[in-house]
Amino acid sequence: MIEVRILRENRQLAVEGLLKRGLKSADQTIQKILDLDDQRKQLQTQMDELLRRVNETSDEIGALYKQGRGAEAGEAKKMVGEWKAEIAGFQTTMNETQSLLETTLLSLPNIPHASVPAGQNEADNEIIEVHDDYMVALPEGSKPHWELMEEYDLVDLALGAKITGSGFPVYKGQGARFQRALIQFFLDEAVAAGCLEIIPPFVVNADSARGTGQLPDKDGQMYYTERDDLYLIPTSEVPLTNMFRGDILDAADLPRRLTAYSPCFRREAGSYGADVKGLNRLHQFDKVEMVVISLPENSYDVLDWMVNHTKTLLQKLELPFRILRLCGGDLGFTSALTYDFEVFSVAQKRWLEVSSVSNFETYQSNRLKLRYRNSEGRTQLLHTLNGSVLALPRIVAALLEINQKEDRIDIPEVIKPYTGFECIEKVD
RNA sequence: GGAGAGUUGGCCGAGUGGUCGAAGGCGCACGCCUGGAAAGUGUGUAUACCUCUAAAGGGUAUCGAGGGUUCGAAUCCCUCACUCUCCGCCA
Repeated sequence: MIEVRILRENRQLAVEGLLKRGLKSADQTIQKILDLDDQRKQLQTQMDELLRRVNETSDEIGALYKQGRGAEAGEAKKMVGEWKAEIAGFQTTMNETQSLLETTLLSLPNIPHASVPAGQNEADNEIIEVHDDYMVALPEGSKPHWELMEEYDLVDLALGAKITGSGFPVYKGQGARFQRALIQFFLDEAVAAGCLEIIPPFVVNADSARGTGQLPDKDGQMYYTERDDLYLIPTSEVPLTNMFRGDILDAADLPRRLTAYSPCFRREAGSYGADVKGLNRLHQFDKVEMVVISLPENSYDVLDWMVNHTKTLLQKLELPFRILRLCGGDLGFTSALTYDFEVFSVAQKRWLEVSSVSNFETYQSNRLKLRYRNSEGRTQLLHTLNGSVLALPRIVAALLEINQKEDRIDIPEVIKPYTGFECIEKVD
């Protein structure tokens, strides 16, 4: 949720920024928001005045009774009654105005950062770095990861479909161990970089889902347990960021850097065919996430730091990858600036997104009411950032494909201490 | 799942209809005292919104959340959430 203050003070910049998302009606929407906000203020003033009179008169009534002047008190009561009816009217209008204001604000996505290129979709994303040091051309007869998974009995999608449904894989044997090793490696790297490791709840309440912006706009994409009114997390960003909901942090304690592994649950029914084959797209997948709460003035340095961290991970895994700066049209609703990391799937011959690193500026913290006290002693909204470090399935897919040999699949050097085996071999 | 007890400011804790945004204590900040510190002592110490503004000030709301009774609610009533204790169940 954008701060009204920003819209008021930097209206032109906001309109220009939102235009990069292809949002042409932004100026009208902003006008509506400012009008509603003005209306809200006016109502507040009038209502407060009435409430003041009620409070004052109530005190007087008490005093009159003590003095035994019941008749006068009765008169005063009548007046209060009238005011109260008036207040009730104001209250109704106020509530309507407030909720309309909020709905309108929620309909507005975050204002893109100055560096975000205009554009409609992923084709317009800006490729800012390509790391092809580890790019290889696979020999004839090489296989895509879904064939390798089956051949080496690492991941069983059919079995998952039997137990749960499609998109819920079963990892087995060396496949399970490999997955766990990668998770462990990613967590260790994040902790070494200064993050506090967290194991959060994997199910959250509606307040949390709202806090990070999954509600109301991504309602249909989350699994929901009606009986208890809880949501399965689509990413650990949700519980991690909501740890700070409503908090006023001490500037000296910032930045707060957190990391967590969690399974992620997503209902999203995507496209069909090769796009969703194998591990490309799943309803349940594993991810290690990083969340940072930062002072506003430092948040873009933090973003660079996070990008650098992710870059290092991919280099250590010896994968070919590239970094994209998302264009306005592809940018997530709540993000001001997002870098996507894509690894190259050498067998599928296409890029797969494995990480998304974003700065939300105050968009999330405004809804979370996550603040700090500045040097003047005033509370001010903080910036929130998060990024995947990394999402597992596509990393696994890319690693299996690029490291396949005739009779085995090699394990990246840095992962060997975690797997305890040097390569994946066929089991009889 | 059953029974009972609770939820007050950063923390502890008083407060059963008006003078309560809330005693007292702790903590914290600043000052005095001191060569310096401790002790002592004084002052201050919530959040949001509105108004005003150079600053200060003023108003409104908030005592778990929401609703109700009342001229007036931290205090009475209802609903919900959470915490604790005991019992049950369980990894």
